[in-house]
Amino acid sequence: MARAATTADAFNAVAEPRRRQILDVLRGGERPVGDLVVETGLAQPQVSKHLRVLREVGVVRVREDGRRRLYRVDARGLKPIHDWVAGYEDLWTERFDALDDVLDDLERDEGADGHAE
Amino acid sequence: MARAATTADAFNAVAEPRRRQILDVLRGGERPVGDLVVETGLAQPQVSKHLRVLREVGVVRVREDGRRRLYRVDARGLKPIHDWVAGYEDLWTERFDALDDVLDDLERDEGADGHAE
DNA sequence: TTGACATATGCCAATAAAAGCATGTAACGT
DNA sequence: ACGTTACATGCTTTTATTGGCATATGTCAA
Repeated sequence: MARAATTADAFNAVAEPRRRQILDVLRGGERPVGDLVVETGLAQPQVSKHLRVLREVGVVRVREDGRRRLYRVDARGLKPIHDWVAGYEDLWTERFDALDDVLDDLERDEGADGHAE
Repeated sequence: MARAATTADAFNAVAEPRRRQILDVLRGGERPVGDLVVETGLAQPQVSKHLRVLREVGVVRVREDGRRRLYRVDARGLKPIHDWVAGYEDLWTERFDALDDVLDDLERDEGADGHAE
């Protein structure tokens, strides 16, 4: 089977760098599609499609303004992600780093097995 | 072009529900692959492949223990995600909710355009 | 050394995501 | 009414990802 549908949840929606790019622009406040096209350098149809995905998972909202559509972030849609990573916060906030260093040594003998293929 | 590579960054790695599932098990501490197979109900090769992706983006570490390989979470790999969402925290932590409600009304007239297609 | 156990990899088929480009739809100006 | 602006949608092609299954690699035990 192929990958899970992009529109499934916020995790997938945000996995796309361009969508994060769009969201980062929208952090500055409500913007029409045209602005997003200019600021991201993407083609207009692609921006619209990405916005659709973001809308379907609930991380952005639209508002009609004449012939323009003003998009804005709805951070509530990002909360699932926030909550999920928050569950791992203590694993780096606390003193697990000391243990990490020890384990790094043991792991060291794996040679070129690391994370950079 | 197709989608960005899964192994590109933590965002993509974590977009896969099964990989989140694996990570959630690993939150309980170091575990050999066999345990993960049992606890996730996935096939062993798939678990190994997912672990490889997670390793390559740096969210898990391996340690050799005889013929087993003990995996554990390296939360530092999740930090980029944490930091990114944190940038949107104020958008739901503060009193933007009031504004949201107002905008919800304006948006209402879009009819069946919402995020649930 | 031979075989069982633990894990990683390779290959295949199926799926769908994303870009590109054309086109549809709706609102504004004149 | 007409053309233009603003945005969304449809279709096609390319490419990556995923599961399934077989198999390679490495380790332990007898």
